Amino acid sequence: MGTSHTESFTPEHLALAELFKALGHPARLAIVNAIAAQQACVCGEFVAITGLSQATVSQHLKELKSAGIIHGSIQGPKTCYCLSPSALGLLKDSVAQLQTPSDSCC
Amino acid sequence: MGTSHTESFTPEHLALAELFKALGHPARLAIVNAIAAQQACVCGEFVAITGLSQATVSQHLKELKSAGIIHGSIQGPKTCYCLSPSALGLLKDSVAQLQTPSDSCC
DNA sequence: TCGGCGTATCGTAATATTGCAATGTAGCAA
DNA sequence: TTGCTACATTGCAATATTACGATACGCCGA
Repeated sequence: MGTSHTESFTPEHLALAELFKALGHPARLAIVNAIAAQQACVCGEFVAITGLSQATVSQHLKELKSAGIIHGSIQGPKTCYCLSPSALGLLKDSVAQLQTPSDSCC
Repeated sequence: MGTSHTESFTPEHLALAELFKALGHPARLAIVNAIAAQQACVCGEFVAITGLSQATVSQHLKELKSAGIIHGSIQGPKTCYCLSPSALGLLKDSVAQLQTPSDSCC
């Protein structure tokens, strides 16, 4: 992708963009929604929900984890994933900030 | 990217993922924040803010527009961009839905 | 200890994204 | 008309993402 240009932006924008990018894929959105709705918790269930292969789901889980949106705890042979309230709080705040305070110039 | 697999997901997840993906880049986040803060409105100002070339900024604006997050109105020689409240509302609702209703299984 | 189950990781192929220079298009002033 | 300003599009090249099969790893039960 050309040159990554990451040095031109504020750390806040970079961190926040990571969060948004992690949610910017329907499979990951489905995973996160399933966790939020308490419909699923472990990798095998996400495979059934998304219809993707286990390897792909595991990769998506890894991305969500590295973005800080979820964190997994190994419970015996399974790994249980749950949401990170702090990341969701950040997202919520930033979206709230975007709400147009008044009507803009156009 | 492998095969796109878009048929496996719900339309809501697909549409929402488009919104999140559009915000999942620091340059686009900076643009949207600048509009929200009423610091900038036209392409030339975004070029100054992001430090990217005019062509690249125009491309990012196009993506934000096609995602429905902003819409531009041509005003003489300039094009003024502003946020779409409906898209922001969608984002806000979906983020609110993700907030953990209670503590989960792990 | 040996399988088997559930996940994670590796390697690889197909495709998407990012960025910029060059060029095109549209409005306005002289 | 001519030239200028502001923006959009096109055409690459470099890089990132997505997906999957194959395989490795870790934890149990027999």
